Amino acid sequence: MDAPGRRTGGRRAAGHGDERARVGVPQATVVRLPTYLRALRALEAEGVATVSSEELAERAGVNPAQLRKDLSFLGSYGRRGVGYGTAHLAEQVEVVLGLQTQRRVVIVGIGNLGHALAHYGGFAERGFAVVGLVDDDPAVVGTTVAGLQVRPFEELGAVVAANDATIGIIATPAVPAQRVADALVDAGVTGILTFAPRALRVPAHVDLRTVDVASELQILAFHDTWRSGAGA
Amino acid sequence: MDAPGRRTGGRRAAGHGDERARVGVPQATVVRLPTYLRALRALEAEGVATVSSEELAERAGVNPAQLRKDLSFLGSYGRRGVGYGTAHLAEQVEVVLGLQTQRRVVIVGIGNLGHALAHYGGFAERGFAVVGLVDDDPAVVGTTVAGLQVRPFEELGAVVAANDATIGIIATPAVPAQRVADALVDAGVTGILTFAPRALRVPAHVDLRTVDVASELQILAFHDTWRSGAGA
DNA sequence: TAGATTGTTAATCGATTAACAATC
DNA sequence: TAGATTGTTAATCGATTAACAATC
Repeated sequence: MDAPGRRTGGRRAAGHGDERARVGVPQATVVRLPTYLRALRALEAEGVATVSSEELAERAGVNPAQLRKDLSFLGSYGRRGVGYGTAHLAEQVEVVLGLQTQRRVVIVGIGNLGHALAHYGGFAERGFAVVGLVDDDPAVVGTTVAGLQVRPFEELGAVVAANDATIGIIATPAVPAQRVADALVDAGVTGILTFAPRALRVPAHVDLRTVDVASELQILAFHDTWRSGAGA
Repeated sequence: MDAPGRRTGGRRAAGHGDERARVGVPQATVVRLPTYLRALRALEAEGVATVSSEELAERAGVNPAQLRKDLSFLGSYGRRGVGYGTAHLAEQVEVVLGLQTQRRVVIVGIGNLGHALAHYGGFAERGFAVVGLVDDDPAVVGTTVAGLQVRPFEELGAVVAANDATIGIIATPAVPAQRVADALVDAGVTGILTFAPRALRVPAHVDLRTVDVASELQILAFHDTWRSGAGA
C-alpha cells in the first residue's frame, strides 16, 4: 500500500548489488519475497546449490514467469542456461527485505495468542527478536513468559525505546486494539502487525498489516458455499 | 484463486436476493467482504441503522467507490439518497459468504498456537464452531483443551467425519504440515487454513489459505528498510 | 556449437477509481 | 422539488503471463 521510500540517484542499472535496483519493487512482489526466501532456504538445507526458475516457482507455488519478473526487480542474480545460486539469491532477497540486521519486536497482549507468539521459535532464524512483552492485566504483569518479564501497558514506550524495537505486534482483543496501536505509533515503531479483529487507523508513515483468523475462515466459507453450485 | 462455482440460469438480474447475483464475485472482493461485515456488525452494535458508502468505506479502510463496486456484485441492497441498512446489508453479506449455517472446524496441532486458536472466543459469532482437536504427541493426546478431548492423528478422518467438519486448521510446525494437509484432504475438508511456514500442495478442489507470521514481519521489514532512503 | 534458461518486452487480464446518470 | 447517495460505466492503473531474444 505505502510506496517504498524514494532514493536519489539516476540509473536503473542492471548488475550486481546496485542499491538503486531496490526502489520501486511492486507491493505484490514484496509480498511474495518471503515465500521465495523460505523456498530457497529449504533448497539450501537439502544441499541444492542451483535452481531454475521453473523448479523454484514450483516450490513457491507461483508461475515461473512471475518468479523471474519478481526477481528482475531486485537485480540480475541468475545465470542464463544455468539458473540461480540458492545461497546467493537467498542472501540478495534478504538484503532487499532488510533482514541482514535483526529487527526487534514488542508483543502487546499476552493472552493465549500473545503467549504462543512469544514462544514461537521461528522468529530468530527469519530475522526477528522478541524483545518485550506488554499487557494490561495486573495478574499477567510481572510474570515471566518465554524468558521475558511482562511489563505494564504504561511502560510500553519505555520498553520500545530501551530495546530499540521497530515493530509491534498487537495480540489483544478488538476493543483496546486502537489504543494500543496509538501507543505503538507514539512509541515510534514503523510497522504494526495486528491480530485484533477490527480496522485500525495509523498514520501514513507507519505500515500496518492485519491478520484476522475468522476473516480467513469466512473467505474459505465462501468458496465452500459456491463451489458445487449447491447454494447455502 | 479458485473460481467460485458456476451456476445455471441466465439473467444477471439486479434486485433483491437473486441467487445468480452471487456468481462471479471477484476474489479481491471476496477477501474484503469479511471486513465489511465486521464494520457493519460494529455499526449495528452502536445502534446505527443506516450508513452511507462513504462512512462504511471509512470504517473499513477502503475507497467508497471500491466499496460500492464490491457491494454491487452481491446485488442492489442500498437506497439512493439514503444509504445501506446496516442489519440488512450485514445479513446479505453473510448469505453471500455462506455464513448462515455454522461451519465446523478441526484444528490439527495443539501446541501453543493450536491452544490459542482452540480457546479463541470469536469464532462462534463469526460463523464457526471448533469441533475437533488433533495432535500427534502422546503427551497431548487425551488431554482436554477448551472443553474438547485431543484425539490422535490416526483418528483425524474419523473426527472430521463424525462432526461433519468442512474446514481444517493446520497449527503444526513446518515439517509435518504437508502430511497433515494430505490427511485433511483425504478426510474430505473443502478448505484449509495453515499457519505452518512452508508451501503446501493441495488439489484444485480444496481451498488453501496461508498465514505465515514471520513472512508478515518480513514484509513490514521491507517498508521499514526502504522508507527513508537510509538503506540497510 | 547445441541446449538450456534467464531477463525483458509486449499482450492480456483484472482491479481500482473517478465521474455521473438514475433515483430515492 | 432539491439534495443526497447509490449503482454503473468508462478510464486508468497495476499485475500476470506468454513469448522470445540474449547469453550462459
